[in-house]
Amino acid sequence: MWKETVKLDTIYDFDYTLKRLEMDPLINVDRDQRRVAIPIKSGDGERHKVTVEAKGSTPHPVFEIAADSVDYRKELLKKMSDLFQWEKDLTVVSEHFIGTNLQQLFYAHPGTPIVRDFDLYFSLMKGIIHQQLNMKFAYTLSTRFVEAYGFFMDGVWFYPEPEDIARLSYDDLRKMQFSQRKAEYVIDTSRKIVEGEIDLVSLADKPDKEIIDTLVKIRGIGPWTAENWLLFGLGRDDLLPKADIGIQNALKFYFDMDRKPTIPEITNLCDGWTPFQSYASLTLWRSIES
DNA sequence: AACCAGGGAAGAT
DNA sequence: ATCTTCCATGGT
Repeated sequence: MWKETVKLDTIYDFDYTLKRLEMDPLINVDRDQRRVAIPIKSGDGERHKVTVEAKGSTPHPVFEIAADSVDYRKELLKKMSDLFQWEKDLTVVSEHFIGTNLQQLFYAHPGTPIVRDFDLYFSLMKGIIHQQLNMKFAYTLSTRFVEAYGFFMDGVWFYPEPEDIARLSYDDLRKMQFSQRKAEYVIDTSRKIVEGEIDLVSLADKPDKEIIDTLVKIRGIGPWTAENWLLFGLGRDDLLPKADIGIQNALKFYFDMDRKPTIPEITNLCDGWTPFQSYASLTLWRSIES
């Protein structure tokens, strides 16, 4: 068992982060203790549970990270830093939006970080499974999927492996109320990953546009899912999913419109948000969460 | 009971 | 290339 303390130089709203992570019933969050337990695989394939607990007060928390095996200390610390994006300076992000039409939004919700999904495959499957579904039912499906084919260890759920999903029949997923289409998308994409036709790890090094062009060719992955993977899977800074219903509703509310904005209207509204559009997206989503 | 949901494919211009 | 229509399933 080891522990390490990390102190940030940036504002960082960890309590909101916990609230967001808590939306996923499979993530082990304790909001009172201000702690989350993360399932993570090291490079050699070993599974670990890493806990992250906030000690200092928001907006400048101090984190205490802990896990069992000392051998993996350095690797797991780096993974946590990558997932939670502790090296990104959110003060710079907030300052970028001063003078833009989102100034008030960022005043209202400062220090909203990008927190990456814990695993690249998880992130892509979650995107497909959640397409066009309300959040509640989306997480119901995700939960059934993970509880059936994932791995539970020491209080945390590890996401299913693509190899395990590639073996399934469409009916296996239909039984848990996946639509036929969604079952095909999830299983076929997993098979392509297993066969090496898609390599998420090597894709992760490419520029945004190239990744989108590659992913969109896969049946079941459209622009929304590709952008979602860039934002939550890779933690890229400059994504604004204009077709996302949540973004549209948030813009409608924030700009006091009587209807949702069209995509060309959003293109006008987002002038000046680059290179931090992802933070605009996250903060917009956040603004309409209860 | 109709409309919505953190879309996408397939078909029609 | 861009626009419609259909798909599927639960939530409000």
